[in-house]
Amino acid sequence: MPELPEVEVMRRNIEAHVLHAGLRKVDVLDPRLTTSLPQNWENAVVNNELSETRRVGKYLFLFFGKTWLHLHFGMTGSIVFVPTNDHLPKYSRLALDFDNGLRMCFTDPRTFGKMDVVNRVESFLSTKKLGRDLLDATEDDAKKMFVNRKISAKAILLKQKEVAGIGNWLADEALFRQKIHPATPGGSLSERKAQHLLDEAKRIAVEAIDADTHYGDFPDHFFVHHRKENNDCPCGMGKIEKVQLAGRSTYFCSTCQS
DNA sequence: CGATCTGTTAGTAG
DNA sequence: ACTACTAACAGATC
Repeated sequence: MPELPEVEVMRRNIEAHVLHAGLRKVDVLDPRLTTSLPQNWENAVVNNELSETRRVGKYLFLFFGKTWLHLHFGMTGSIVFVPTNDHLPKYSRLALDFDNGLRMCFTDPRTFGKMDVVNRVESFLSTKKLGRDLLDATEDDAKKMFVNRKISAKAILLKQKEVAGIGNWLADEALFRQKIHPATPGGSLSERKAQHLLDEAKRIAVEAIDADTHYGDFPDHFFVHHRKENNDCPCGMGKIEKVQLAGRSTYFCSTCQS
């Protein structure tokens, strides 16, 4: 489910299927998705071609000539392509019909996903106060986000206002690989350690994208393969423990991570 | 049946 | 004004 790597893979998949295709028809299948949109918002996108896509953190933007369609996938949102007259996939909330015979469906069983139309991506990002995308994060970002902070390193990694795109499994993965206990207060990490941590998160994101975010295809060294309570840690010395941090289940090995 | 889940945000308290 | 924590959103899965 959608953290930065998953959203990036969806973005690439969308480009592969419908970049420069014309949008012919919009079907809103779950009206809750569009309650806060302007009246007749469809007119701003229909009969235009999808000319550009962007992703910042977990947010996806599709440009239809006049305006951007913004999608956020929540916990269970996804994009599925089917032939235009095929059955809709289960949990479809929105369907976009393109003139190349493909229908792009936004599926979302838990319905935490969101959609909006925006004129400028930059103003959307500043309203949200979203941090820089993880893949573009700098050493300076790493220094600033952890320094003088009392909250846990895990909580800081999850803050989209610091760096955008890290979710629960990616945060656990980076902390495990850098041997940092997830509850470590951000401010007690050295500048160097903070930079290594953010750099690790970036590398993980790239590796996950390269594997098309199919977890089974992730390299063996990925912590995600062991990320379950009471599993043996690959270090051979400890068991994986589970705690709640920042309201999220957090898995780690207290032997490796201190 | 009850607990859990890879996200965000309104509300609350400090 | 900012920081940090919680509940809520909803349904499949174990």
